[in-house]
This record gives sequence, structure tokens and C-alpha cells, in this order.
Amino acid sequence: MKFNTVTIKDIAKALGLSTSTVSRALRGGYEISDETKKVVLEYAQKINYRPNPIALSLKERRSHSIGVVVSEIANNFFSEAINGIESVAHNLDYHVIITQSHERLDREILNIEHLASRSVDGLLVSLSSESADISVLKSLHEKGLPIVMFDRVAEEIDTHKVIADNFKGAYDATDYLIGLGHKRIAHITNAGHLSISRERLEGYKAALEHHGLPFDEQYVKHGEQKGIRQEEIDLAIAELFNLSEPPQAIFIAQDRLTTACLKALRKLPASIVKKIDIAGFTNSKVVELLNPSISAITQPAFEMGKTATELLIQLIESKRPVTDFETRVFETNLIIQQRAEEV
Amino acid sequence: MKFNTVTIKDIAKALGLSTSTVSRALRGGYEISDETKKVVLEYAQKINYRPNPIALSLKERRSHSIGVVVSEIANNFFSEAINGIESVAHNLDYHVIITQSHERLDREILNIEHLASRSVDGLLVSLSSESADISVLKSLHEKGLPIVMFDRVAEEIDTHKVIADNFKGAYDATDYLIGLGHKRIAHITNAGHLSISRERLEGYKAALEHHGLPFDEQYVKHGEQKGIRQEEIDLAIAELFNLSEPPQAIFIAQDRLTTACLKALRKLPASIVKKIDIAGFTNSKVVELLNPSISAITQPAFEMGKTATELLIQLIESKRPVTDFETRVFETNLIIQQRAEEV
DNA sequence: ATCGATCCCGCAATCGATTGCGTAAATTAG
DNA sequence: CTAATTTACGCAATCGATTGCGGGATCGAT
Repeated sequence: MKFNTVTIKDIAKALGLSTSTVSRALRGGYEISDETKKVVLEYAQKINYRPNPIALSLKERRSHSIGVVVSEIANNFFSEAINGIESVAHNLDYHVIITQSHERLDREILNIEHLASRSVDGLLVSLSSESADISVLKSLHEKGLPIVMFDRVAEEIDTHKVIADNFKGAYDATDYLIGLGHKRIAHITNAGHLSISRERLEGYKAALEHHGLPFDEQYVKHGEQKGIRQEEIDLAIAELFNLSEPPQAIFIAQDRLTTACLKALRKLPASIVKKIDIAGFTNSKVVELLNPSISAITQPAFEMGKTATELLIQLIESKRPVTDFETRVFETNLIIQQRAEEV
Repeated sequence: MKFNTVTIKDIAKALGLSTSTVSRALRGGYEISDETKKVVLEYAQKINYRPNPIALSLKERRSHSIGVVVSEIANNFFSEAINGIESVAHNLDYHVIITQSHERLDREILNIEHLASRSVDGLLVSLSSESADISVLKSLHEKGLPIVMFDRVAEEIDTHKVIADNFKGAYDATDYLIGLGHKRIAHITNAGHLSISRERLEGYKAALEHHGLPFDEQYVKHGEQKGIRQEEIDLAIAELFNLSEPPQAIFIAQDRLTTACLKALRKLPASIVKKIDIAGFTNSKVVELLNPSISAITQPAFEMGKTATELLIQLIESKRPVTDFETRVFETNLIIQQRAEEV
């Protein structure tokens, strides 16, 4: 079953011209008579001719498409970012190919190699939480593939980066929780080799310190390497609330951790949960509907996607190799939510 | 800035062979000596040769990729379905190109034409809620482009379809709400030209009828054409609860409508909301965290994506035109949630 | 020694579109 | 009326890989 298409050759044959003439006529060629142009254009219109993008890619050695590597499109931060990416890409006539790593390094590498071999013109990458090794990305970048990293970036790769001000977001959230009168703030985060985790932890620590509160390791729970397992979070929450001095508030560093924590909290007695204040990084569209209720640190995902794409297309279309890279930092937003009341 | 790649020509030159010999050696050609094969394979390995997929596409007149058209990847039904799609596609060595219509017909048409001109080998389509006109799709299908529709399908196109049992899902949900003792069940749905909306409405009616309850238009609220506006839902909910006999339960026909309704309900006095039972179609991963709490009708999105992709690849790889099409129907699942208690 | 049969491999066309170069016809200049 | 231009178009190479066909080399057989 093959899909039938019209080629430039069909036009040439039908009109008794050569393919070169037809090609030039279609592109508004300078050396074709107006009459011929008109005939060609009309006929092309009539049979609904579209140039074959694959043939063009082969010739031009570029595909007019950019690859996106994220951990999960089900995460609202990423789906918003993708919307931003698409808005810019489509305007500039680029296709967007989306791939998911599902937080696994092997999938991430597969996707990246896939995209590179598919001749994408550039790559927009947010690392998986497992990505300690980024040699594949690094080597592609050194070979000249334009890459822009966003959200979860790697210091080892010298290129444009687009991130949120994770430190400040974490600081603000922690500061807010302290401002509510709490002294013991727990922090739940994932395995520490991602820069965003480190920055958010630092922001948390800084806020504690600023208020003269001690940093206590037992209030910090790290997720394991691979993805997020509910049982693990359940255990972490149970441990926290079995402490002789359980936390009065929780600051959670990541979207999926946040919902996992809420699920875990619902397994505790309501009397306890009622008193807890929670703040977490999330771009969920239903954050105000969640119970227990949480305050959300949101990132301007759409804008971040837009900016990353603009930077990438700049790289792609630059005549000479770019060596001067920049890092764009976006402010986070703290959306305060009243604690759950009976509804 | 162009990305440098290794071609078969480089290998040929380096080894003093012709490109044809190298090509045959790489593909395990039958007429190449084992010695030559070994040399070629080793060298190819060494310089990390990858065949250029674009050149292959041009030659083979197929791209080994399938296009996906959905309304929103941020909708968990679709992101799960996409995971199912990818799982099958990747196994069979197909690429997946995802596009979003954002519930707009013009975007949908753009995406479809885009994908078709990009020479995808087939299309997986779930219509936007605006799609009354599907002539573009129909004409591509008639030209021989393999298409499988899922979730939101069109009767006018004769091809494989993968859907949930919307009638039964709606029936079950309504039946459940009636079983709780309610007599007045409201139904919130979107503009009626999508088959899923009609089927769900029919299921709702059938359950009412089965229990001897009257069908009353004033309890049914239709969304407008374009997407979902919160104010519109707010208004619908307000109208419902201003009735002299307000509904005791609500059945909601679609994912995004469901969350919009919850947001609207929270604007009502808690004393009212407390007594309402709600059931809605949604594949949200956080449905048990929502407040007001709702019972969810879920669809086996992952399985549906898988099946649709299997059917599509069958079509693509079929030697002769397929004329015998099937519709696979999947059971929905009712996840019952206790009404919100104070937490 | 000659012929036929294998075995290996290269030439060249092909996929669709672009483009440098060459050239016939038409036009203009001298 | 001839030579120089200009106009308008075609030929063929190119992008990377595949593949039918043809041919040289080697070997065995008679």
C-alpha cells in the first residue's frame, strides 16, 4: 500500500518541459519567462503539487525539524513547555518531534541517537532523572549538532540553557512555610545529581538559615534513582511522621513527587494531615482542586519552551559556529492556597 | 552550521571498494565474500556509521514513521494512549510524530496536511471537538494513506477504529449515581457532533430510562463549540443549582469538562457541594486527590493506543489494499470514590 | 588448453528536487 | 547582414543508499 504523490517530473512531462525549468518556475526563478511560469504554477496548483520534503532534506542536508527530549509529556510542565516550543517552531516553519525518556537513561540515549540519525537540525533536551552519564549528548554536541537544554540542564555541556530560578523558587516556598509559623520543614526531593534538585535543596537550606532554623538531615528525604515509586514515598512520609518531632510543613521539589506525597499523606490520620502546610513545585492545572491542598511553585513553562526554541533556531541558522552561550533564568511563581477546609 | 555525518561513500573510499559493495556487505549481502564483509563491518563499526534515514526514505518511498493527531497531550487519556502507541511503534521500528490540534479544526487540518506531506506512512487520528468537516482526512484516506482513528472517530471514514464503550461507560456511571439514591442527575457534555458525546448521552438516557426516571433537558448542559471556557461551565453549574429542583448528582462526559466542573462547584456553598455525587470521564492520575471527590470512568488508554498502532502498522505493511475494516471496542472502568470527608 | 560455472564486485539508474553550466533561438547592435 | 547579447530552457551532477545487470577473475572439468 503506497501513498501516491505528484512529483515535479509529472509536471514536466505533462507540460513538455524539463524538471529544471519546472523547479525554477515554481521557485520564482529569475530566468524563466513569465508565460512558462504562469503555466507551470497553474498546473501545479491544479494537481495540488507539494514538494517532497524528504527529497529536499536529502539535498539541503537539513530536515527543518527539531527534536525534543523530555522525561514525560504527561507532566504538565513539559506539556506546557512543548506548547511553547511548537508555537515558535511552527511560526518559523520547523517540525517538532517529541520523545519521552520516562526518566530512564537508556531510553534517553536511544531517543537522542534516534533523533540525531533522523537528521533533526537541532535538539531541545531536558535530562531524565537518571542521567548521570551524558557522554552521548556531549559527543553529538561536539560534532556540531545544535543543542539547547532546558529545565534539567547539564553543566558539562557548553551551550544555551533555559532554566527557572530554582534556588529562589525553593527559597520563597520555604520562606512562606516558615512565615506561617512553622519551625520544622521537611523537604522531599529526588536523587541528587540533577542540578535542579541541588539548587532547590540549596534554596531550602538558605531559607532555613535566613530564619535561624537548623538544617536537619532527618527532615530531608531523597527519592531513589529510577523514577518514582509510590511505596517509597509512603515510607518516607511515614518515617517523617514517626519522628518524635514530626514536621509541621513540607516542601516538595518536583511535580510527580508532589502528587505522590499527597497520596501518601492521605494514608495518615486526618487529624495530622489537617495541620500540615505543603508547598511543592508543580505546574498542574488542577492544583487548586487537590486535597490535601498545597501551595504551588510554578514555572513559566510556556515561556521557557518558547525561549529555548528561539535560542535553538538561532543556533541552527547561524552561519558560523557559535561559541558564546547564554543561560536564561526565569522567575518562578508561588501560588498560595488556603489549607483544606471541609467542603 | 551543519552536522557532519559518515556516509557509505566514506567507507567505500577508505576501503577501496565501491559503494554498492559496501552497501551489500552491510546488509549481509549474499554475494560478498566473508572477508570483505568483515572488513567493511569492522570499519563501519569503528567510524560509527549509521545509514541516512532520509536517503532511505527517499529510495523506499516510506519514512518509517507514523503521525499522531490528538487534541491535547496534556490530557492524560492522550498521553497514556501515546505511551501505548510508542510502545508498539518502537518495537516495530517506527517513529512517532505527535501533533496537537488544541481542539481546533484549522490546526487539525494543518497538522494532517503537514504529516502527510512529511511522508508519514500512516496516521493515527483522534478528532478535535470542532471537527465537523473531515474532508481533508477523507480525501487523504481515499488517496491511499493508511489511517486508524481512535477515541473520537468519524463514521464517514471507512477504516479501522479503536474506541471505548462510551455508551456502557456512561450507563454504568449514571446507574451508579442512581444507585446512590439520586433521582435528579445532571449531565454535562460538549457540543454534540462528536460520536463520543452522542454515545455518552445515550448511555445516560438509557440508564435513566432503565430506572424509570424521566429525561429532562434542563439537566443537560452542552459546552460550546470551541474548547472549554471556565466561565461557561461556571454559568452552567450556577444555572443547575438555581433550579427549583437542583440536581443531586452530576455525570460529566469529558476529561477537561470534569476538572472545569469541579472548579465551578467550589464556587458554590460548601453545604450544597457536600451532598453532590459526581462521576466523570477522566484518566487523571490524581483523581483520588480531587476535591470535591469524584468517581471516575476511565478508558484503557494505553491499550487503546497499542491496538490502534497495531492496526495501523498492519495497514501500512499490507501488500494489497485492505477493504475489510474493524472497530475494536474497549471496556471502560468505573472507579468509585467516597464523597469528600473533612481531611 | 578451452569453455562454462561460480564468485565477487563495480557501473549506473533510481528516488525527488535543486542548480551550475552549456546552448539554441531570439533579439539587438554595429 | 553578420556578430554580440540576451533570453529561455535543458543536461547532468548532486544528496545517500539500494539493486539489476554485466563483467573480470578464478576454478574445475573435459
